[in-house]
Amino acid sequence: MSQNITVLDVAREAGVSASTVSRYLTGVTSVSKIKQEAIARAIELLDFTPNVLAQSLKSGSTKTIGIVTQALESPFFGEELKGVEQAIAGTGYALLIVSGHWQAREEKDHAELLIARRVDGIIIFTSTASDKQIQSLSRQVPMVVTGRRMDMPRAVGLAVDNEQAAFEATQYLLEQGHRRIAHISGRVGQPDTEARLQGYKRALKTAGIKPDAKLIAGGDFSEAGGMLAINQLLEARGSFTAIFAANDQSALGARLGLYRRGIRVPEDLSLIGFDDLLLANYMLPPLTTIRQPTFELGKLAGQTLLNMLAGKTETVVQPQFELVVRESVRRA
Amino acid sequence: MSQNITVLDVAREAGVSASTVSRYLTGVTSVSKIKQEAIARAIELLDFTPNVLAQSLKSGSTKTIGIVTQALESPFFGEELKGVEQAIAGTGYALLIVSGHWQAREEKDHAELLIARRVDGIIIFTSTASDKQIQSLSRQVPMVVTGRRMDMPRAVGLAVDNEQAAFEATQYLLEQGHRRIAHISGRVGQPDTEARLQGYKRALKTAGIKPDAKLIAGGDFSEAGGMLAINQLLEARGSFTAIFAANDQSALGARLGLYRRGIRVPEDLSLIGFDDLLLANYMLPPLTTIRQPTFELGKLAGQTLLNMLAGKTETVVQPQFELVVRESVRRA
DNA sequence: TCCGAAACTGAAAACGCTTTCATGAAATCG
DNA sequence: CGATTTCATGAAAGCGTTTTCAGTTTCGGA
Repeated sequence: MSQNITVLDVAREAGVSASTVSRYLTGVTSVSKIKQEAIARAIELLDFTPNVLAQSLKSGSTKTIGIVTQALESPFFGEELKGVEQAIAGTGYALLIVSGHWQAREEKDHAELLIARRVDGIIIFTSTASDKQIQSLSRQVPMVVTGRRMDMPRAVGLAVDNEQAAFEATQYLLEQGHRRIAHISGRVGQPDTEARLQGYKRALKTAGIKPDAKLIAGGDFSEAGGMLAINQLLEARGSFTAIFAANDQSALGARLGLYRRGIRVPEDLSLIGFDDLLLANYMLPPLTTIRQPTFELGKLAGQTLLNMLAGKTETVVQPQFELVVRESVRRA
Repeated sequence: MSQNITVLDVAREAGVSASTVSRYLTGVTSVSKIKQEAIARAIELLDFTPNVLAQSLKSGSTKTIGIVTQALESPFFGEELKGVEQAIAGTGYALLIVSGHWQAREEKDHAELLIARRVDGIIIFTSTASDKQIQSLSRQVPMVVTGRRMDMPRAVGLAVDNEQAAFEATQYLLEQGHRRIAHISGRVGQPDTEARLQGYKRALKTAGIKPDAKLIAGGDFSEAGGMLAINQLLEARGSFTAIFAANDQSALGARLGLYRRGIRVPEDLSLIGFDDLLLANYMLPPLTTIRQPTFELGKLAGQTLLNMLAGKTETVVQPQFELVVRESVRRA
């Protein structure tokens, strides 16, 4: 374990001053050929790496982006994370990642922790905070949030049009002749949960069908929640021929609940999800779902933040959803 | 956007010296009641947060743990990540996360990037590097790797006994009367892939069965790989009544491949996985598998590293696997 | 041959904190 | 009551960089 070697050691070894070494490193001013070589040799010899902390202290920028996710183990957020990772690849930025565990309080505390660590910007996946709170945080550091739309100088929100997407999912079921359509909703209080519920209702109303409270079960975006919702739905004894689940994970849970009761998909019941996780492809049968470009969403979030940090003010493009027809829906 | 307020501003406001403010913050020496209050008031008034960079520069410790995962979107690594997160919760440490994308080269580069950022320690999930390389890195910073076993002062490896686990998985199939058992292997070159393959073979040999190359298909721990492996297995025209997949994700892919061909599980074919991901529970039918305590593995990795950083040298306890019987295996 | 511009360089200050070091005041002790 | 600890504090040094500032050379042009 060599002690820390500094720019001063290099300078001594190369027979120049520390300033010159620094200039060599940053490349901001020209350094004579002969000294360049001496410095390069010294760096090589001493195996010197500049201390990023000192650099950051001086420059004020840590080249670090803070990420607040809600669940580190979630395949959905994982995909978003991967998108951000790709966006920042090769830029010298790194990711400091924390989880809010779907708790507004924890999300806020952890975001502030990121700020205390002087991250250059923050991305929040599906924030549980209000627009106001996000705006308030954005006074300290530029922010990007996913799962809702928003467009302010220092705080932008990126999301598909959840309401419209849910509308089209429900409408697709209606087009297939379903009239009694149940909904497994998302985590209560989240804007996207609410938007999807509204889209579902609007589609029904547009088709002249009155939404039935017995056909709406509370979920929480999790597999277990989806399974519980099936119980709730069946116990309420409202008959239905199709289910629109607020996300694929709920759909997966629901699928098991149905399997347990011997209800076949799609022969007895049609099922449609939301997100298009990788696993939607591997469900039995493969799940028809609304594709949310999750990876691209993360990538877009990363790029948008990078732009903000670079002072570029390009207009944000919002991601688009898409219906992916597989095999879990059948004509009624 | 207030300019940076420093300990000196606080000192001025409170009518004390910067040293005293620092002492108040660190609590290392006693400060008189009266000044404590004055400082507290000043901090409140100015909304002061100490600059972590300056602290780190001084102390040499960043209170940051670097994590190298192989795939940010993986449910397996996600669960491990969650474990680490829990282990460090409340300790003041934060996580700098990078991905090696299963590339030895990239893993090494990114690990060095973490070192350059002066992380206090590194955890690698399922490292693609050799023991030697890990040992070499550990000279610069304490390391914990998962997915293999290892016990050195500054580098410890944490894993279930993969060979024995695979042995028992295969043996379970044998006990159920299966004689022709196929194997979908993991990513080539990984130590755990190799260990699981060896355990599979040993179980067969112990039962007096000669391993058959036609019954071993190459996978890569992914869903797509599992599906491809099914094609490979069926095209090789070796008959078999059960499959041992190197992980649950492969099993999920295999399950879809079988579904496509109208092969029922477990009626026509038994299937056993490895890991016990959440989704194993939600497969149709729920998957019998070897449970690897993934979350605990991450947690253990976090705790072990924390111990190393604190200079405690407790003997490492290795995690244990367990057979979880669900519904994907039937007597032959 | 002289002059201003350009190229190159070192000393020193600054980033914001912690930690000796030194010192005066207060508390303890025989 | 005088001598010794202990307590509380400020000044200053230091963590490892980058960035003025202030030259010194070097060079092209007149």
